Amino acid sequence: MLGEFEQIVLLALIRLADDAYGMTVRREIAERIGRDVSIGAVYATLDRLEKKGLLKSRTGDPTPERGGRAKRIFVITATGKKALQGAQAAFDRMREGVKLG
Amino acid sequence: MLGEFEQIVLLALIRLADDAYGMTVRREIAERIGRDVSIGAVYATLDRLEKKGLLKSRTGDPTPERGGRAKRIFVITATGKKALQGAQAAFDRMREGVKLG
DNA sequence: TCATATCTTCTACTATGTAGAATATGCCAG
DNA sequence: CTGGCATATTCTACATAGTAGAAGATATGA
Repeated sequence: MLGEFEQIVLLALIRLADDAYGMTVRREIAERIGRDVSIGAVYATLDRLEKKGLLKSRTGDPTPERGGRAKRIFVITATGKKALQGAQAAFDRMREGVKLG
Repeated sequence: MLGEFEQIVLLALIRLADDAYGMTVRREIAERIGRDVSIGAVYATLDRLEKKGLLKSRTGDPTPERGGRAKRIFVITATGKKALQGAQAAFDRMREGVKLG
């Protein structure tokens, strides 16, 4: 089972495509849904998802033009997409026909 | 922030209307999304949500016709609905335009 | 070579989610 | 009127997910 934040992180990876790494994932979540999550939370989740095989990571460009440490780029795997699909389908079934407000 | 399971439980309450208590909440989740959760997990979540004011509970009918212990009936509060709405809106914004499969 | 910017790791902790045994309570058969 | 059965909730103990922010790594450019 995927937790809520795990789903959000996976969605961020898809959104960001090639440019998904710790800092951008965090920024994307903040901008999209106004949830200011700590950078530690992002990496913890990312690591967990990688351990489960739902995403994979590689070290980015070894000679970047900007300053600072090398990025660690994250990409969702096929398994990850399937898990995301499953979780959302379940959720949608639960929401079906429920009216709020 | 509402966790995923918390949202599922709140949705179950809305679905079940007057007939929402521990056992039916559990059954509803199992039937809807095939997630066989333990009864302890259901009550733990229910208690937590009540503490946060997102639902309230009362002891059901003191003279029930069937056998067994009295039910504890759960109803979502206005605050609970608002929280649910918020969580789902955030989620939808994150999902916006993302295609899986 | 050091101040600065960018990014990841680490440490410690709180909250959520999970399981199943224990307990409470009412009906009904005998 | 009591023991067996069915229905429900509570309790105990633990695993996983989520959180925060300090510390560490590494590249640029003055």
